[in-house]
Amino acid sequence: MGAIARGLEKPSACRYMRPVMTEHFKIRLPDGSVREVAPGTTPADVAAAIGPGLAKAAMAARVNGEVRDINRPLEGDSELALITVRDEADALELVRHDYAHILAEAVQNLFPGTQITFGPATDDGFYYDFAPAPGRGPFTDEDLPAIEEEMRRVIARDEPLIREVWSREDVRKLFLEQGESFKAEWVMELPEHETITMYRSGKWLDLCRGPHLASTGKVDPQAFKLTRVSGAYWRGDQKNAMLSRIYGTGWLNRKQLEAHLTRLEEAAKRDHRRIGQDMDLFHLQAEAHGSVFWHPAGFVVWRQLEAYMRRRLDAAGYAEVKTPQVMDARQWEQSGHWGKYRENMFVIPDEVPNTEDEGPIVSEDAQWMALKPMNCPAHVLIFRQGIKSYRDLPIRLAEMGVCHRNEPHGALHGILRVRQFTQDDAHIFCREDQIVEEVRLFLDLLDVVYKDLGFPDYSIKLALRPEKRFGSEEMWDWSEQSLRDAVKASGRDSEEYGWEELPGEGAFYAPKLEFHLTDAIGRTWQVGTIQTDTVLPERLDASYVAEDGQRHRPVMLHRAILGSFERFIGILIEHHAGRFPLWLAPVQAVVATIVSEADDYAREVAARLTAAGLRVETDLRNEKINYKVREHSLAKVPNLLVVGKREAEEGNVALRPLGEGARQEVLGLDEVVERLTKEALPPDLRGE
RNA sequence: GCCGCUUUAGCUCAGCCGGUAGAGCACAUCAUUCGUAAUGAUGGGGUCGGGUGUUCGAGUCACCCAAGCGGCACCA
Repeated sequence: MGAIARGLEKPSACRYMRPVMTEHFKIRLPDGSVREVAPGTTPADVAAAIGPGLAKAAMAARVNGEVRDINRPLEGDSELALITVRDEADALELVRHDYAHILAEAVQNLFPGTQITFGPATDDGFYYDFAPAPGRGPFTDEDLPAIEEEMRRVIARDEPLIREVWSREDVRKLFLEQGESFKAEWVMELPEHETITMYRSGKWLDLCRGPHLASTGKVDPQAFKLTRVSGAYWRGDQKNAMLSRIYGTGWLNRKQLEAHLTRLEEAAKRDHRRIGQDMDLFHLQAEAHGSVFWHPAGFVVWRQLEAYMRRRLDAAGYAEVKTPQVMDARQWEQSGHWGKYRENMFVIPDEVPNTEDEGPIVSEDAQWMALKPMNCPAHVLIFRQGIKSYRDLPIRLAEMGVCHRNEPHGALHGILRVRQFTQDDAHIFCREDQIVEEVRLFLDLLDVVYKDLGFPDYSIKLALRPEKRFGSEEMWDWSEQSLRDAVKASGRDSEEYGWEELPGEGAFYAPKLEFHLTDAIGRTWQVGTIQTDTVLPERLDASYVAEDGQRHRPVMLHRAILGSFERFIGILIEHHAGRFPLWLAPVQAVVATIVSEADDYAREVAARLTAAGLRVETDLRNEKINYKVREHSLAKVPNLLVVGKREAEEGNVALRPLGEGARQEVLGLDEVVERLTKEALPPDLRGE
């Protein structure tokens, strides 16, 4: 978009298609009132007729449900609602789109020869993708201040943003003349029936569907900030050219922008990588990049979580198994993973290298083995041992399975996306008529687990068949419907659960339900999943004997609740900002002394708590109590037990829970032991 | 994998135009026994991610590699 229309100051296309009509239109407003207006009337005119305040405040209009420019004439009888800053979602979308437009204009002003492509609004702002001018590399952070400045100049010029209807050919011609090959390519691919519009601000033109505010000066020059640059593929496809993307955050006013920047800072403080280091939970290093070194404190959290999951799975009728880490590559060929994911598998030769030989370590006829990237085939192999009757089903095989996937390096991210991870995996082998019930049982289990772990809010999505897939259309119709039915049967196909279907997002062998958690600061994380798979049982020849005495294929439900322990613990860290609930906390209490005379008593307190099963440390250092309080507070220890001379003499403990607003209480030792022991119970063991 | 950036003491970071490294915290030692978010003094510690090159001389310039960060693409 955004070519400067040299020699095309007066486009041949008329600006608006004004219907030839003399009769007045009926305009119905949100309050139910109806106004009659003459043809050519714009929403801005209507706003002005209602009152000067509204005329000033109106940013755009919702006409028959569609958001349109405030100055675009009404075309017939309409439902009209004027959009002001009070309609925050619409208003933000509009200003962000304007910021993107202004960004593109500013970049072309500063860097002639830069091609423009796309620039939409995002959740917190906007971006625009550019193809840098020949001979100039991608944009860098250092370019941003100058671009911001130019954007403010564009805003200050306050050029009207004028919508013009163009013909496809004229647009293409113009962009080709301007050397805008991306835009020229794009306009030819817009749907046949679509009205093609250009937006003009001064001399600058951009192919854009709109809508926009009335002029570039309608956005707040102090309410945006360019945040970063990045590469992005043209039209999101790896095979295409890499464009240079500039991101910004944009708001209605400066206050909102500042609040947003503060939120970002707060979110950064929760970063699991930072907290992981501060709390000495784990570390990562280049020698095993993408794999986690769990430190003692971090592994306490892991063990608590794992023990909790085991209890829940045991109670839900799962049988836990453990399967090989390395299997013959032929097994992965048969499952279909070799063909699709070989590049991302860790492959090793099944022969002992001859170290005395200087030649190649792996001979040409070596057999190949691979580290398991997933547990499913191994579980099918367990299922296949012995003959299974329909009476045995469902069989639920669970495994805390350690998997390896050689992920693209750019995908790795702290402990949230790693190359070695441990799934809370399970496969349910069942008959077709058991699916709905099994999925329902799973949904109930998952619901309890998420609530126990502090995530009462989660949403459910159904990922439908992808482009590249195994199995017949009938199979996909059937398995998608089975998941749909199951969610419906559980009553969770509602807005409360953010229920929606995602075309093309399924796995190559099965559709999947996805479960997305919402964390303490509103971010969402996909963790759990359940998939209805008939492909793998077929490929790996799993069968059971049915009532008719014949062999039948079981359906295999792949399911996970946490996804992986690594990722889930990362999410827990960010969700709680490191302040784990007591049952998960690495150290549950520190006994800190005020004077060394209390040392013996502090040891006694710690011993009592340890004997009661709590994770306790003592701090007998010769430091001021202020220092100790500060240090253990920063270390996010949930309970500080302060003992001085007084407590030692009276057999009491000053209990100081972590967190502002929490008051200190002086209690008897027995009472402290009893209270903390009770509070430290995992959620499934509380007799509530 | 792609684009950009980063990589200096355990941690966070400073080192301008190339002349053989500096702060705060942490750590150690000593003094202090002080009632709820940092007691003081002294001291030890790095050859600057790895490699190659340019140069009389490189943390500082160039190139290659690796990892990390922000995105894109990917995510069985």
